Amino acid sequence: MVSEEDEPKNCAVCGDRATGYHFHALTCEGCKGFFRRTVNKYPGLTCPFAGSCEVSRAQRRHCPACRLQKCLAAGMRKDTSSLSVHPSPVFAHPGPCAAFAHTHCRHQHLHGAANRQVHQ
Amino acid sequence: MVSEEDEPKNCAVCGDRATGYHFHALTCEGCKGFFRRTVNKYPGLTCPFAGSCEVSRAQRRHCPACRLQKCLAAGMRKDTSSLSVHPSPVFAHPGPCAAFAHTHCRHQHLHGAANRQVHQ
DNA sequence: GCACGTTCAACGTGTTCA
DNA sequence: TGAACACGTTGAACGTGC
Repeated sequence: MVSEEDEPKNCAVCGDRATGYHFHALTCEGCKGFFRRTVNKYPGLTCPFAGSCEVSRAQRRHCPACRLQKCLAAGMRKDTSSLSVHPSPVFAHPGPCAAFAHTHCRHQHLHGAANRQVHQ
Repeated sequence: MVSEEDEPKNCAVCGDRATGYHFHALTCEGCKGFFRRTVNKYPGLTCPFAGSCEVSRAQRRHCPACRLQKCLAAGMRKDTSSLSVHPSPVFAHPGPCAAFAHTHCRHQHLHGAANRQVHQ
């Protein structure tokens, strides 16, 4: 039987293997990272061609504009609809604290990671 | 068909479906967990904006400060009178940064990413 | 049975490296 | 550019006490 694991696990943007829901869309790691970087840096990106470039696994690098377009078309969005842009979702202190923790912290990191099948 | 609309089963904080009374207010699971975590960890949380952020089901994650504010406004509180199970909560609330900084340790590269059984 | 605390997978974000 | 890692919050499921 064709199990459910390979069927609905395709990236909504390029068709690559999706790793989960990122920014409200089922996407791969590549499109997740691309969207995160691009949507802030180049919101007004325009396609030098017809604006209908193919966005497949192999072609996705060729036209960032159309890729971003398809990301948005797939429903990807930063969750900042009504509020102005939050620099960080939590305490708005992305700088010193994170840096400090990163440099000086040794976390035990004892995640049990038991098999717990939850439906979400 | 159950008349769900007549039942006032909405979270007093975010309007999501409430699961019962938690900390003296009718709230959802999310706000219950949020309040329990936050009221101990970051009692001095402040909103980086005007302090009047929307706290709805969709927006509740964006501003913990305003969410906590609304939790308190809804009447949520830790009842330490009869449930003083905690030996000593160790507050001192010097700010969220110190909470991380006082860990003061060294980074350790552990492969925390175990095989996670994604079942979705 | 309800309320509380705990657990942990899912997810967002920053960083690093090839 | 993208895979992997690090670290945090979130919230549903779960166990427990009253």
